[in-house]
Amino acid sequence: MRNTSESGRGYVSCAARAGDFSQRLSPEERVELESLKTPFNYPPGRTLFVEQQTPDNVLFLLAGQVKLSLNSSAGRRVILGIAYPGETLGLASVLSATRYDITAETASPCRIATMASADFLEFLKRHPSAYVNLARELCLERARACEQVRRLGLAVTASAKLVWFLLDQCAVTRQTEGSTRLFCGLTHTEIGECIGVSRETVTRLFCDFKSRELLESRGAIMIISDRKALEAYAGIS
Amino acid sequence: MRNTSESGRGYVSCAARAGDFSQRLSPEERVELESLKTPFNYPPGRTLFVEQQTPDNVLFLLAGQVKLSLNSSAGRRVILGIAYPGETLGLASVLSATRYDITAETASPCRIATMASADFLEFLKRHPSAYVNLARELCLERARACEQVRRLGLAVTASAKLVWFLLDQCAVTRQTEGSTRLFCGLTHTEIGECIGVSRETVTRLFCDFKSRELLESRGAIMIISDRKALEAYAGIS
DNA sequence: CGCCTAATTGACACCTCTCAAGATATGTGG
DNA sequence: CCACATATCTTGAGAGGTGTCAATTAGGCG
Repeated sequence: MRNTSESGRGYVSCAARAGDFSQRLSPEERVELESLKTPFNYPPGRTLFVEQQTPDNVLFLLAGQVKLSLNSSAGRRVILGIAYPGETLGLASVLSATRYDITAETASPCRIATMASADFLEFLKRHPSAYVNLARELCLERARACEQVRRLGLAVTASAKLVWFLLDQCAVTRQTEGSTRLFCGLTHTEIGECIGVSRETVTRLFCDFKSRELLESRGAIMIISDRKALEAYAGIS
Repeated sequence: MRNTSESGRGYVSCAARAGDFSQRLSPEERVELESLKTPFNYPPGRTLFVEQQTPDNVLFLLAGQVKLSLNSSAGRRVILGIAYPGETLGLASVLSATRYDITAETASPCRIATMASADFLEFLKRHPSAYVNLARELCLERARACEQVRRLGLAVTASAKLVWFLLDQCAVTRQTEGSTRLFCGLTHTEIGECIGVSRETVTRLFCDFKSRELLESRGAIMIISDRKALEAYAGIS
């Protein structure tokens, strides 16, 4: 029932999660774009930027995964999603010249290229063809936020939220004929923050699913033998 | 603590909620853009498009207000927000050639101009300067979704969500020195759908706020005499 | 081996939903 | 002006889900 990735690529395709910003650029433009970038390596758990901070750079995620989250001053947190290689971080804030409205933190060892906001905007002005990539990235950010609203707002119970989350993860990883296997490198705490539920509830639900043989887990790898059954149990139609 | 509109306009400003798509276009381009539009009038409560539908047109909201929502097949609904004149509806879906991931419905008598997706994309290709407007609209859509995630995910209790919602509404309407007055044309049902809470809970909270003299209401007009007190009562720091 | 983080499990309180009934508005037609 | 219909708001009672607190276990790493 939810919005799934379309097979037909459009003018600006959001389907490619790992969209490179240098797509559809001429070789000369790519060289120029690269010359403005400065690559860095980051360890896991490194904060790249936080909410309310003024954006100075555009970040290009070359390798690794970045956790995108919203934080309240009360210490509560919601994970918006995970950014993958090819994505651009903080684009919307740089573009609209507003402060960051999200927090970004490396979830694994990352390689990230930074580009000064001014340089980026200048490049954009000189090469409007890059706007296509920009629009794609913005569409991706928008879709991610919408999807999160869906998870948080449309799912009634905690089990529905968790199942929804797991099935979304399936889309990222691969699935075979009979059973679906997915890799989830997040802790229960992080999963809880993804779906707006406490850590303990996540644990309880996983145990519940396992005891009902709806889910198997071997470390970070989970196997869903019967998606339909899992959906039905969570009350997702 | 939350992201507020910045005073300094950026390259692509999201601050102007009523951003017209013909901004920064040459007079000739505006004429061409207008020639592709067909304006219509709609009564309140009219569905413009629904999730999973394939987008054929870009919609320009000229007058009135449009309710943007996410719906589950179980009948549950979350209101993402309200679109105001100047906004473009369904832009991201047209651009990425994916099905609509939201539902749009007129909340008041509306005047809306439609433009065939193909015409829009063609115009965009011929006039890349329009991409600036496009990026602004996408930023707005993204920010709206993020804000909703914040409301649904970061606010713990129902009262926090409601107060948060009310204070957001204040940003849209005006506020005087001492007391804040806001106009809310939504029913309790709709407010509940905005913040992910049942209709009855909204009623109860309003009664509670009134009895504690944190809120006054005269029909659709509400007056908040002491914002700080209201925030404190809801547990927002 | 000891430390630390993460996961597990239980008990209990409480918030919110659901269901149900009634009150209050607003609009329509006679 | 009244009777009626519809929509919205109000209020109560009960049940269930989930958060919080707390104690215990498991697993990773120096």
